[in-house]
Amino acid sequence: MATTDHRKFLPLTAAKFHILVALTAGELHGYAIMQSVESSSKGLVKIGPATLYGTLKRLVDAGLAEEVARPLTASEDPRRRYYRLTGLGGRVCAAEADRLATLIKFAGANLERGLV
Amino acid sequence: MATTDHRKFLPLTAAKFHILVALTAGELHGYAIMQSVESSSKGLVKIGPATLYGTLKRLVDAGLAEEVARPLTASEDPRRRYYRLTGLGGRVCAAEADRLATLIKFAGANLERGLV
DNA sequence: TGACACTATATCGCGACATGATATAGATTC
DNA sequence: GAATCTATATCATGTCGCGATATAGTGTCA
Repeated sequence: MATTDHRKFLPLTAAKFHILVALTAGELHGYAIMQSVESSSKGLVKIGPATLYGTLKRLVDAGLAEEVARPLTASEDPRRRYYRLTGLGGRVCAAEADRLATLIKFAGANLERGLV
Repeated sequence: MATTDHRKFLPLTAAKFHILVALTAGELHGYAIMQSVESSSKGLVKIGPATLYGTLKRLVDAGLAEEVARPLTASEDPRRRYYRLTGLGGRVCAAEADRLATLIKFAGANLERGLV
């Protein structure tokens, strides 16, 4: 494989991971990402505009996400800019999810038999 | 309940979460935390001294971890300073693990039927 | 019709944070 | 006696998140 080693991107910051996870659902525009993060976390995590657009730019620069050229349909807000995961972005997201799953399992086993 | 709302600590930064998770295994000294993080992540995540002691201090200041007064046994390195989770620290750690588990499940379902 | 909320993107500036480098120092290994 | 390991600590730098603010069109409701 000549693919970039996705491990060097780990661990992801909370904002980066949230945005990548939101994009696993498909192509989304910025505002929809904000809503997705807020609703899928049941209001626990809110990403404001500065975090969203700043982080989104960093993800694009890093090659984890990319803007999608979209033919505008009449009904759609023309301001919208859509983004999607790149192949690398998908692999990084999956690797981070794996990494966290291992960590959670470790913590869960310890917390069960003991403190909490 | 008069307990502090643990949700306001979320989301945790990667370094904080790693250290808290390491401490779910019991009382540990700083150097052991470094080793625990490195070995439990299979070398993927390494926490250097600046990150460790800086973050540890922040965790203690926030009331999520505390230093343990330890009677020194003869065989033990007297430089060691031991830390453990506070009750609040345990709840925050569990809440963060829960939050991430939900996120991972969401991402996993999407990534399965699609890209990767 | 004027005030308010929602959609949508964008940037400034501050503070919090992670981290590489460096320092100290005793113990152990080769 | 040089290197490596154990163990803690701090400085300096740069990244990052995020509140606040701006712009602007659309919708709501009294």
